[in-house]
Amino acid sequence: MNIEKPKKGEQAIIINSLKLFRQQSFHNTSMEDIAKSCGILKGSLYHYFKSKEDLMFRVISFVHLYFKEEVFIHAYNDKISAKQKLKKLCDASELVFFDKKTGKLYGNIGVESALVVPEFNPIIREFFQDFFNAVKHIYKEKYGEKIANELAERSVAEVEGSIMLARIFNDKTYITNTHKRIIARLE
Amino acid sequence: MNIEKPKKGEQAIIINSLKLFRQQSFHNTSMEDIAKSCGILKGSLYHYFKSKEDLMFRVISFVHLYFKEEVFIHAYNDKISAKQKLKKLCDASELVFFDKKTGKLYGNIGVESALVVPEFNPIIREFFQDFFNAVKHIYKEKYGEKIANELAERSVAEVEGSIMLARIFNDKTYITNTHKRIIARLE
Amino acid sequence: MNIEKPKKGEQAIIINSLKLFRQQSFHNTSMEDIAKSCGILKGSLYHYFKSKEDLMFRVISFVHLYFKEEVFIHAYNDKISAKQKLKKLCDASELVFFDKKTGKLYGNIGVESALVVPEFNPIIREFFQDFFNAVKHIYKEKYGEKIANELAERSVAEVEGSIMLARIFNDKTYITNTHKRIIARLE
Amino acid sequence: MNIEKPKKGEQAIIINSLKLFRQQSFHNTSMEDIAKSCGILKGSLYHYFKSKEDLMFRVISFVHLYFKEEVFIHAYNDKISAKQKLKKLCDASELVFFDKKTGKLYGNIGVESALVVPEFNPIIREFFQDFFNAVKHIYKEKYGEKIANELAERSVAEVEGSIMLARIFNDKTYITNTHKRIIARLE
DNA sequence: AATGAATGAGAATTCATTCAT
DNA sequence: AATGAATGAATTCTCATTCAT
Repeated sequence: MNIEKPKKGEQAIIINSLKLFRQQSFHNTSMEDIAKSCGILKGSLYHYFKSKEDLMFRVISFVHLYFKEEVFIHAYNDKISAKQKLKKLCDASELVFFDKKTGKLYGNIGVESALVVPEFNPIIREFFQDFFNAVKHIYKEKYGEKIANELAERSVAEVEGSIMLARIFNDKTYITNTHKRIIARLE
Repeated sequence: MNIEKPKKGEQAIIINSLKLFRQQSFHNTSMEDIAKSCGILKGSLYHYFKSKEDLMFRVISFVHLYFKEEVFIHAYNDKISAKQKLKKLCDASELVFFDKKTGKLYGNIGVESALVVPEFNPIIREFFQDFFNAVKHIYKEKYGEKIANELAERSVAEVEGSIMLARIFNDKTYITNTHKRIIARLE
Repeated sequence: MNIEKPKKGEQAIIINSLKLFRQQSFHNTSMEDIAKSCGILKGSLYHYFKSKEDLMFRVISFVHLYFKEEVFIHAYNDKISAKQKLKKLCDASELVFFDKKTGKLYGNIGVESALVVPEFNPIIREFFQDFFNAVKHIYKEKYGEKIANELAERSVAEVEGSIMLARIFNDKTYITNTHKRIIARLE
Repeated sequence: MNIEKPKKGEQAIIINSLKLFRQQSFHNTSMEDIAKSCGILKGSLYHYFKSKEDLMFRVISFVHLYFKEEVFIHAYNDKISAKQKLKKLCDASELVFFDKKTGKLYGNIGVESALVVPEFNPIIREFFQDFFNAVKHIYKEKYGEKIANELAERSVAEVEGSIMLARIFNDKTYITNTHKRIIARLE
């Protein structure tokens, strides 16, 4: 799994890169763009990351870690009901894809990058594995192994599809509607 | 809507480009690659298309037209049952994303490009509108307007999400399972 | 062996590169330098050569071809004596390493590059094989197989060593003295 | 002449650099490579050497000193015969160019660098002067001034040429054969 | 002495596009 | 319609060097 917390100087670069990658995608963001947004020079980036791809790996890992600690974690909070768990998970997730300040909708850079750079496939699979496990864990409170499994798979697909549609139609209700539906499956 | 059938010389280029874009994505396919695969020179491409983006538009339009004529059309075939319609629609769709000869899984280049090149957004919206309309039309045989609407939205999201997962996990059962589920909604 | 004559547009680039590589060595000559000396832009070089290394290969091949046609060839001219052959071979060779106009001494770029870029090793071996064969062919007029072989090996080593010393001491007499000696071996 | 023994901390850097320069050449060895091989940081190198070139100077000086103390010195050992002197000199020299442990053949980094970085010319001339003097000193036991002079020049050229050929053909017999020959000149 | 972050100049390479022929 | 040479701007990456701490 190997998800380390980024060190001090790197952190700033990773966060700035994340912003740019989300706004402009991997291919449309140059190392120069990133350097500029960090207030350093292009060459200095290579002090921390050995290549643009390496940097992207760290960015995806960072997002993964964030999801583990801030989103998926709600699935394992045994003090609340299954429905509350899923609700919290969805709410936390919405915070990521919808920027309340700017009103902008962001995509799942991990997915979008993996579709275009096959090297990112393995790392994004881990993300989905964790996502799937969290959702399944919640459904298992109400359903048996098999149904929970199927519901989780279906929910993950639906959520990802709706993030895509939300981006394309610039309409976040695709996501919120989907979230409502997958929560309703616990009733 | 403005979907024209590509003319003779263009057609070959569009089809070759489609292949390459699906295998390597828009950004990883150069005009040189395309020219080579057509047996012509880079410069000659500009005889037919005024830019790489223009070419991509034509490719997406071509795919859109194909879906209209070969996939979505099944929704409007009044000689068969709703279930049969959806079944045929899904089967035809699977042919596109799964290459039986090579065993390779392809993505929806329209979507994947739109996520990365915002200019492609409007054209890909039209595609989804048609997709959504076809599915909704089928569900309306069994459900009322509102439910059909919701089911269609949900189904489109789920299908797109599962295409993504299928690509990332290189496992086409994500798609076939989803297809089974959305067909089952007619029972 | 695969030594082709360079085509029209390439030829100019190859010859200009040869000049620069000889004056400044492979590593100290940039693609920009080469482009400038050809009156074209850096990027245009890649129309003809897929990399700097590829260009260097063509340059070494060009030199190899030159040596075959203008230097080693004298060894196989059956109308003159062995001594005359070797004399002509040496004279032709001196023309390459000593630029009468500028008074400059050049090295064997093939050798110098091969010592620094291992990829050039195979091609420079071919050069030496031809050099060795030519010299041996001459010595065989006077000596038996074994002696001719040994004399050729020794002569090639001595010539190359003296080219090096000539460069380092900027004194072409190292080369001319060596040439005299290897010719004297035919007396 | 100015050949000082390197001080404590420097010594380690010089020796590590020597290894790298021999394996990868001057241009293909970065200050980072050197620092890493010494277990220190790039910046720290500048504590000892004011530039990469300066470091290379020290490396060449170090090699020069080694040759004086361990190789050329045999020429002046008056307790053994001329032939034994040359034999010892050659044997000691072979130890440098042929690494018995790894089986690798190394070049004369001084020469190879001088061919590519003219600034190293003066220092490498000193090396050759000493080499030449040692060989000449030996030949003078058997020959007069003039012949000894010529034989020494020839021998040095032949040795250097054969080191080159040995490197290019990865065959140390070029060197050993040459050594045999120059020793035989004392018979 | 040593660190490690940053510099800044420059390198090779890519690529969509243009255009005279 | 097609060629093929050339453009020019951008991009990733390298690396010797500096310097505050």
